[in-house]
Amino acid sequence: MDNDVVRQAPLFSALDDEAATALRGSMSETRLRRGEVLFHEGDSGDRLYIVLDGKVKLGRTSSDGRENLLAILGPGQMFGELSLFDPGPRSATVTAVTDTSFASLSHEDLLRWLDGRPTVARGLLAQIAGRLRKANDVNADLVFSDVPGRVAKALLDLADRFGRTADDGVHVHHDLTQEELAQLVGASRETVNKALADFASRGWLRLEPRSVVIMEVDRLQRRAR
Amino acid sequence: MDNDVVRQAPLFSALDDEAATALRGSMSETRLRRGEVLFHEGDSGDRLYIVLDGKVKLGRTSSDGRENLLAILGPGQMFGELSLFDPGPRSATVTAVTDTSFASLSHEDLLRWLDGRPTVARGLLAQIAGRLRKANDVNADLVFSDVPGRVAKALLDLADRFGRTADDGVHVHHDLTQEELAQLVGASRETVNKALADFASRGWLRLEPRSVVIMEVDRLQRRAR
DNA sequence: CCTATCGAGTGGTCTGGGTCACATGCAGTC
DNA sequence: GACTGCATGTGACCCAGACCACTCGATAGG
Repeated sequence: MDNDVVRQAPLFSALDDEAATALRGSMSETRLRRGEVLFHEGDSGDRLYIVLDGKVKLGRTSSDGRENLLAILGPGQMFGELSLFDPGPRSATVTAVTDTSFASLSHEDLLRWLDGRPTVARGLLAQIAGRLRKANDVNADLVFSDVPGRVAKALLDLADRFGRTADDGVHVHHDLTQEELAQLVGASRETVNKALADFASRGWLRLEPRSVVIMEVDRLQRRAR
Repeated sequence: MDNDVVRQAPLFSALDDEAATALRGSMSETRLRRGEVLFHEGDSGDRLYIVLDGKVKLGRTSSDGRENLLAILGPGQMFGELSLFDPGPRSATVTAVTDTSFASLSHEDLLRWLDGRPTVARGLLAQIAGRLRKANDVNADLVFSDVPGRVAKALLDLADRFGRTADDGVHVHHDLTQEELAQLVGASRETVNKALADFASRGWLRLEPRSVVIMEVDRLQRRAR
């Protein structure tokens, strides 16, 4: 298993070598191919996962069948914590957006682990608190921003986490269809498409299949706020 | 200080008498009158608060001055955890909705406290995880539900936490103006007013100043989903 | 190579709900 | 009691964005 990526997870960044080795022992590895589902909303389960490689989407389905995405997670990010500490069924469906591999840890192992290591426990708290803060931000955006603004913000967030800067701009291979991007910002596919087309026509970015090249980051930033 | 209410907070429910007494020693008490602000979004601060009596609103202001409310909190509920674990300025403004009293604890004291008590740490985690889950639910509602639906859901939530069942229905003294209720569900005051008027005309509830009497809970529930 | 399928791109229509503009109904306070 | 604000009702108007109906490529099976 890729020890480095586990260490890179904010949660475990403070581990010394001994601890990292011990941790690796109790973790197991899983792989999924694009489109496969790790678990469904409503399933029971109490494993914590860390993305080693690839990308996943966390999604929910409303009673009438429409979907929305809570987050896109990449290497080093974890999920599944909700069912750990707020006992209950899984609150979202996790689907691989690209071929993906995970490390996972059972609730039990994690708790045993946490006991002697207050630093890690604090890290976990920080992680979840950060997520909560972000969820609150998304709420505010849904109320205050229009669709183009939310699209701009989503692109900048993806660029931050998955972007590679080149001389012609920031290349962001988000691996999402426009449909998925629309679900992420809470809008229809058509409206998102039009927003993207508008940005492209202004020369702020270039559209490529499942990726974009952002050429004018500051313009997008201004549009996002 | 009101020891019972502190104990009643989910966070500290598992404390034995010795621990509760020790805790009380490091907590201090604050009072606010309706409309007064405890702290503003952007302030620095690292105290954790627990509402002893009364109600507060957690709100944010967008760049163009409009407001939205993240939550209404009553006795036994805590806030301020975000700035504790995700270091940074306060992410919301806290305002008293009624005359309110709080117990508070400094970051330092809390951490010292947590160290020897993994149970409490786990409780804290559970608390924040629950909040995160709720924030995600709100997100989904903003995307999928219409305003009347969100109003219905908000009323049911308030009824759950502040309602008193009488023979003519559930009396909910939410203490909110319709303006505040509107900010809570992310809609305009006028639209919320019309939704309420509609519910009232159907006989589902009765409107009273700063409170409602819900007469047909199940109708509202159906409208909320 | 020929279809099916799926993603992307675009115009046209319709509506939920925001904004504006009022009216009414109250507390306080002078 | 008259005057000033704040909270609450309600209609008229308008627009962002959902929904619908297509077209056009690209990829994939047969």
